[in-house]
Amino acid sequence: MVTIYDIAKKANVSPMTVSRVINHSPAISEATRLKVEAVIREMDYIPNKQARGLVSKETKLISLVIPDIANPFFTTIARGAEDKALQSGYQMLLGNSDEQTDKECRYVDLLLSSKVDGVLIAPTGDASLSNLRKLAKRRVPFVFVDRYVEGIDADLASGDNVETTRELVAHLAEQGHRRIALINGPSGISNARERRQAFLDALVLSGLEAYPELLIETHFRQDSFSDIVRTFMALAPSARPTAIVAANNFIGVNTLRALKEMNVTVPDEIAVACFDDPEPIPDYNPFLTVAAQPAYDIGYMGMQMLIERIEGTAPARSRKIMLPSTLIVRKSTVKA
Amino acid sequence: MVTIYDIAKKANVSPMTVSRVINHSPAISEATRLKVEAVIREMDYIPNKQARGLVSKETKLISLVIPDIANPFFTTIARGAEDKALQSGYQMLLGNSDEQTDKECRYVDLLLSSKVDGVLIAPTGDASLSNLRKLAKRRVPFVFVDRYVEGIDADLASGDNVETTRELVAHLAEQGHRRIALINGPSGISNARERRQAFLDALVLSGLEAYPELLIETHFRQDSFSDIVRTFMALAPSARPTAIVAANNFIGVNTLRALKEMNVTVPDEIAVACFDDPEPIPDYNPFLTVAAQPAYDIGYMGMQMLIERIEGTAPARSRKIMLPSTLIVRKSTVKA
DNA sequence: TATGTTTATGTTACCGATAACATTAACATA
DNA sequence: TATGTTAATGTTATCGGTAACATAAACATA
Repeated sequence: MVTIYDIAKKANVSPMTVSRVINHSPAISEATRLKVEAVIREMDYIPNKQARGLVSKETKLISLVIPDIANPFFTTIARGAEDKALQSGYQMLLGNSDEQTDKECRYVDLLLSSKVDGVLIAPTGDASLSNLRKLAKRRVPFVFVDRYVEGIDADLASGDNVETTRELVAHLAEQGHRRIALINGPSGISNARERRQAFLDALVLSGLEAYPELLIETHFRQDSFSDIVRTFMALAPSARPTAIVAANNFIGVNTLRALKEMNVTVPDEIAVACFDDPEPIPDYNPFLTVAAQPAYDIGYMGMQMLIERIEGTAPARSRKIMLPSTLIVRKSTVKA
Repeated sequence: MVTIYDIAKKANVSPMTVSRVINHSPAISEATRLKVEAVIREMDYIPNKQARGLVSKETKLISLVIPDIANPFFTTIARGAEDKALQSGYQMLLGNSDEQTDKECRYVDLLLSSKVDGVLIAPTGDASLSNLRKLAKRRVPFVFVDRYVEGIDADLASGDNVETTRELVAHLAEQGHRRIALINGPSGISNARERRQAFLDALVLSGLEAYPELLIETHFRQDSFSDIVRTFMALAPSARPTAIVAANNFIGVNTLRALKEMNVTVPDEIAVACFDDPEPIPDYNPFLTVAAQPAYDIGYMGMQMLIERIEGTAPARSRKIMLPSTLIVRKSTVKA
C-alpha cells in the first residue's frame, strides 16, 4: 500500500509535509504543495482513514439502526439519512434490529467497537434504555428517528403522531363512521403510546365515543390479524367497528388480508386506513387509504441533527422535530 | 477510553497478555485468563477495531453499492446481504449510486479510503469499468449482484434473466398475445442486454414475431412513459402491441400510469407484466403481473460469495449464480 | 547435573497517520 | 551587526492494538 512515507521519499520531503498537503494546511509553500500533489497523483495515493482516525478520534462513520430495512417506511428514512450523510462526508452503516432489543444490543456493541461518530436510531422500544445508556456512557452522540425512549434526552425527528392520527380519525368520522377501532403497536414503543392517546383525543374532537374493546394492542410486524378481525366480527352488529385505523403499513395491509379471508367487504362493511404508505412505487390502482409520513425528511433531518451534534454545532437543548403527514384517501375508506 | 494498557495495569500483566486473552490465544494459563477477563468486565472494555485493523489489515466492513435503496428490489437485496454479513461478523456500509457512474465513483473512492474488506455491487453499467478496475488494482474483492460488467471477472448473483423473460413471454403468449412490446433498460447495463436477447429468443420459442418498433430502450428509473405509450397508440390498430413487458418494477408501474392517463384500459386493450414486484408488502388487491426475482437470496448469496472471497475460501474461478423467479399472475394480464 | 523442551508471559517495533514541538532560513527591525 | 519575527519544514512521540521475537520458569530427558 502507498503511504505518506512513500510519497515523502519520492517528493523529497518529510511525511509531515505530505500530511500537511493532504489536509490543506496553509503553512505550505506553493512549490512544495504542487510537487507533493504531483507525486500523490502519480503514485495514486489514498489516505488511510483508519490510521487517521486512530489519532483524530473520528471515523466519519455513522450507524443507522432501524427495525427493518425491508419496510418501505424505514427504507425511505434510510435513503434520506444516507443522502445527508454523504453530503457531509460521512458513510452510513446499516443495522436491522428486527424490533428485537437483543439484536439491537448486538449492533450497539458492534458499533461501539467500530468507533462510529454517531448513531441514528429508531429504538425497539422502552427496553432499548440499556442500549442507549451504553451509548451515552461512551459519549457516542445519537438521535432518535420515528420513536424515542422515555428518560433519554436526545434529538428526535418523527412524524406528527397527534396531528396525523387526528386527520385519519377526522376523515373516517366525515365518512359517517361512529365506531372506530385502533389496531396499535405495542405500548412499549413511544409512537404507539402517542397514537393511542391521540386516537382517544381525536375521537372526542370528532364527537365520537371510545370503546375499550376496539382498542387493540399488537405488534408492528404481526403477520396475522385473523383473531383480531374474528373478535370484531363476533360482536353484535351494533357493537362492531365500521372502521379500523391501523398504526402502521404492515398492520394495515395484513388487516385487509384478514378481512378479505373472512369475506368482510372493504370499505362497505368495514373501512380501513393506516399510517405509512406500504407502496414505495404507487401501484396502478392503490387501494389503501393512508396517512403517509414524510419518511425521507425524517431521515434527512435526523441525520442533519446528528451531524450537528457530532460536530458540536447543535444547541445544548435537545430538539424535537415533528413533520406533518399527507393524508391520501383511497378506496379502502370511501364507499363507491 | 479504556485500552488494553489500562486493563494490563490493573490486572498486573503485560498489554500483550491482555491482547492474547481477547483473541482467545491458547497460550494463556487459566488463572491469568480469568483474572484478565474479570478486569475487562469490570472496566467495561471494548476493543478498538480501528487500532486492531491498522495492524491486521482488516476492517470487518463491507460496502454495498446499489442504485437505489428506496427501490424494493434493491431494498430486499440489502436485507439479505445484511443478514449474511452480520452472521459472519461483518458490518455493512450503504451507498446509493442513483444509476450514476460518477456518484458510484465517489463511493468507490470513499470505500477505498475506509479500507473496506470487500464490496458487493450492482454496477451502474458498462461505464463502471473504471470504478471496478480501481477496486481490482487495490485488491479489494468485489462481487456483482443483479448486474455484471463485461470484461471484469468476478462472482455474480442475479436472477435468471433468460428463464424469467421466457416465463413472462410464455404467459403473455398463452393469453393469446401476438404483438408483444418490450420496454427495456439501457443497453449499457448487462441485465437489460440479456433481457433483450432473451425476449427475442422467447418470442421465437413461443412462435411469435419480433417487431423492432416494439423494442424500446429507456432508463430503469424513467418516470414518464407518456411518449412511449403515445407512440404505441399512434400505430395502426393492427400494428399496436397488445401486451407490454417492462424490464423492471419502476418501468412497469409508470407504464401503467401512462396508459391510465391516456385512457387505455389494462389488460383489455394492452396487458402489462414486469420484472420485480413493486410492492414489498403485497397490497390488498395487487394489480400488476410480475416475475418476482428472489432479491433476498440474491443479496444473501452475493454476500456469502464475497465473504468467501475475502476469507480466501472461495474457488479460484469466478462463480455465476442465477436464481429462478416466481411468476405472479395478476389482473394486469388476465382479462376478466 | 547439564541440557532440551514446553508453556506462559514480557519487550520491542510497527501499522499509517497526526499533534506538538523543534529547527532552519529568510527577512525585518533597531 | 545583533536580534526578533515569520514562514516553511522536520523530528519525535503517540493513537490502540498485534506480530515477532525474547525470556523465564517448570519440567523431562540423557
